[in-house]
Amino acid sequence: MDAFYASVEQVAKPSLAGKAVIVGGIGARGVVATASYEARVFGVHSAMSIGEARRRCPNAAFLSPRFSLYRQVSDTVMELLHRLSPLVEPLSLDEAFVDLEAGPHGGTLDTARVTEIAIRLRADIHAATGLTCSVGAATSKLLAKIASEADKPDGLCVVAPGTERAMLDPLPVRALPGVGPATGDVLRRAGLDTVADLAAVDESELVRLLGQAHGHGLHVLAAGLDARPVVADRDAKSVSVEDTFATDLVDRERITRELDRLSARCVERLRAAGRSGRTIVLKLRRYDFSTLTRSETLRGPTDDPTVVRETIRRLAAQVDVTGGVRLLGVGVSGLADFAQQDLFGQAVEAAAEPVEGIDDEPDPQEVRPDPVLVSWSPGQDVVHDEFGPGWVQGSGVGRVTVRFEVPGSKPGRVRTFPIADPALTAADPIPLPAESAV
DNA sequence: TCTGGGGTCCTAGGACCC
DNA sequence: TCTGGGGTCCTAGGACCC
Repeated sequence: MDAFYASVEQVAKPSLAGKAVIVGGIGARGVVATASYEARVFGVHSAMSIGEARRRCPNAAFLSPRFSLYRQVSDTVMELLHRLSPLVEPLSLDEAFVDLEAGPHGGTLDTARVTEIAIRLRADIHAATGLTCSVGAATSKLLAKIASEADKPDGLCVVAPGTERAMLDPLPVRALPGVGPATGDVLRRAGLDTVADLAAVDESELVRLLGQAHGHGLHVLAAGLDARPVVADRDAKSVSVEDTFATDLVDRERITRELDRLSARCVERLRAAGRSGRTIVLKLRRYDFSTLTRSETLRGPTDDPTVVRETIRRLAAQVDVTGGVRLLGVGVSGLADFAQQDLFGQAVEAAAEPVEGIDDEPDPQEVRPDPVLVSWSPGQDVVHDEFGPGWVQGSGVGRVTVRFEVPGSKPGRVRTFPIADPALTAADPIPLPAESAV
């Protein structure tokens, strides 16, 4: 999907169509998750700090992400992909591989047929969501992925069999998945700039530069020999949650309290997935951005909130937090299916049971992390008793500004209210309008 | 207004076992 | 009494991806 989060917001909020939209963490330490193409013109891109994005594009709409809505839209798109093949491998909410050979069009695929299928798919996705996407089709995952990026946004690129080398050769090494900043530097220093350069060098040379696995993997990819299968329904191998705090935490008690909350959230997610895990991981980032993890592997898998919380407390007691802590995280890995560990009946019961320590949290005001002390976040859905549904455009100095529009409506009007106006309440996202039944 | 959050995979050293 | 050769598991860190 093209600029997925930002594009969803543009469709959901009619006044933002064609405008610069930046979705990300709107706190002191936020970064850009997605910038619309209108904002990218100003040099705004993913992972940039929100402060820098504001300097570059001050007139953009800055919005907090609404993941529940993105998940809904993602489900709609993935459902359309499943009509093409049972073998769909999602990489994230907005990207997936589809093995067309395994689907109903399997036996009949030539370049023309694949092009037709891709055109239909793009039209169906647009009709169902109002969004554009970029499709790449080829004889391997590597080439399909590269093709999907070749023509962005709103692109379609089908790599005819036999033309793979011509497509790959001129690309910079950084275009290959798995070649990031560090690997890119190593290769550049070795005089290897393009995929053709990589393909021309001995495998032993790449292994010497990058280690066994990476060296071998890149040698194979650069040669265009990618036989990796599309794998559907991969089980998650870990579950984790983390928070970056608006200001560094210095107080041990506060750190413990936040870790208790994170432990409870992590277990909640673990249980919702019907899983349990053996290894409990504490993550901590200090004031100077140095990051460490401490882990402990239990005798058997657990999804017990008390066990996770006490393990995390034990691990935290061993680390020096002098100078302050900007991020805390809690993770569980070494996952097992809960049902394999316990009787089926117990698993069902446990999944339905609310996680201990959530319901009886004291004073919700007090346990909130400071990033959300603002009661209204930009982009948030609200309903006003008199003016109906809308979204928060901004809030500050005791006031909140709301634009009253919904998906499919005309661009709406703006009104400002006192921040605690009782007529104004938070609401759930309204689904995107489907143009027609698909 | 320096640097999010959720993941995956790999490496390397030490413990431990046969 | 001067030192094997596997193998697996655990821990910590780092690169990378979206």
